[in-house]
Amino acid sequence: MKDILKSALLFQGLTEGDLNELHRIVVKKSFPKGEIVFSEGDEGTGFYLLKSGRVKVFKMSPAGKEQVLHIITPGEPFGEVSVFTGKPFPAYAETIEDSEVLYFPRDGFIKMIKKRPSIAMNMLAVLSMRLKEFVSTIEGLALKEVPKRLGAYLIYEAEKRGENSITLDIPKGLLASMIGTIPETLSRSLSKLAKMGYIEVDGPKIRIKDLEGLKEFSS
Amino acid sequence: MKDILKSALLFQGLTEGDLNELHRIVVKKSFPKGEIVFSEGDEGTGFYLLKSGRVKVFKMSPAGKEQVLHIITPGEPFGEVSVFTGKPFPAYAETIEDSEVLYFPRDGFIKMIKKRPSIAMNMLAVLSMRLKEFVSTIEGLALKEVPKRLGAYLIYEAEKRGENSITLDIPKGLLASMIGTIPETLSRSLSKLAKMGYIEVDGPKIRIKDLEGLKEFSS
DNA sequence: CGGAAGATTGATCAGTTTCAAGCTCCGTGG
DNA sequence: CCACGGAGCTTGAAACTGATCAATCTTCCG
Repeated sequence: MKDILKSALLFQGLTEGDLNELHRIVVKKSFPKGEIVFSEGDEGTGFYLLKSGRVKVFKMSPAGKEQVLHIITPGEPFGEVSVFTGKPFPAYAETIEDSEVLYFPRDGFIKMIKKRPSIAMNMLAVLSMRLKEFVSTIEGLALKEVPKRLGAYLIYEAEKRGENSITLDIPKGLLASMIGTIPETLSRSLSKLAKMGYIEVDGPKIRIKDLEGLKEFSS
Repeated sequence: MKDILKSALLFQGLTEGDLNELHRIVVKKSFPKGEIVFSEGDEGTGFYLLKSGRVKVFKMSPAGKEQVLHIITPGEPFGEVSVFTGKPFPAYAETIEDSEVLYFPRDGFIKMIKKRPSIAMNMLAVLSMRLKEFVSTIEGLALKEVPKRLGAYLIYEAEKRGENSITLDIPKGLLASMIGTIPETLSRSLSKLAKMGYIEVDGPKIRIKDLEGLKEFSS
């Protein structure tokens, strides 16, 4: 279990001894796929770090439509905002695979920060990156149509993986809710990008045929 | 000038000596109304704290439509994200009134944080609140129509001011871009809320006639 | 092999933007 | 002091984008 602490961005720069200390305040929990980790409005008495599996953090409309804010991958923290605002969780978190999470109770964690301020610096970096992502999300939702948002997402994923071919590791319905739309519209948008010659779609495999063109289109 | 440091959330809990030290690393700048403080893509070598006036932080689409992310009021920091990600500013900042800002160069500020970790804790609180706001913004854009977003905004403002009557201190066009729409649609939405009996509009003065009803409608 | 969940396609509809015109308010200059 | 002009705001009609509803197709496990 200490490997995940050691490899997490949040705890870079800590000594072996610090990690042991952290290890002592942590509670490990396991969730099967499809389980709620916390709900919007729940009191936030600590935060989580994903050890294995995957977790979606999302908002839900009264009508039941979901907007995914973030897909958490191993090593990433989630639910941290409540620790620092003292307010309830502002969104839902649900596993989309069998997952193991580490729970950090607020008090122990705050004490640890006081002792090792570099954790605070790391946390500031994590929150800042998240803010930057949210800014992109807001920009997309407010200023761009679905095909452009989809294009931007594909470019982002392709560059992250360093390939021009993406194999979706999430259902398309989830991708739809990540870019703020519904499966039908996503399907149509994929066809549209394909018809325009930017991509090639084969089930969950998407190949970018014209990266420059797609960038131009999605900007 | 020290009063603004003393009253800023970010620097709560510091001693007089600490504030003096901060004071030494700060550069004061003045901007007339309508001036760009920084642009998207600019290298972020530090961040700003608003001393007086008001600043809008926004994204712009290629077509020129703006999405306001935040209206900064005195005492609030802006442009902090770049300090912790090391990346360029992800948005524009422009004064909407004659303004005075304090500029904190990154290096000096980082040194100060190391010396007084409570600044880091305060900064974490600030960023967390901002994340929470962004989550609401994303939720609104993705999940709600304009009249509901407008309703939610009005409720938020009314509760912040502790009154059921709001006098807009920004042009309606700016409000439109804050809730992710354009002036025409905002105008129609105000009429709609008025016709439904939730509010009463008289120029820049908006009175909430039925708070409960509006809350219900906007949820 | 059968069935359920996910994905696609078509037709329709609602909400929002766009384009265009008119209105109101207010500061400026004659 | 009043008329002018411009910015901001409002209103109407048309065009567009995306959501909804419904049907069909595919996939892939049990």
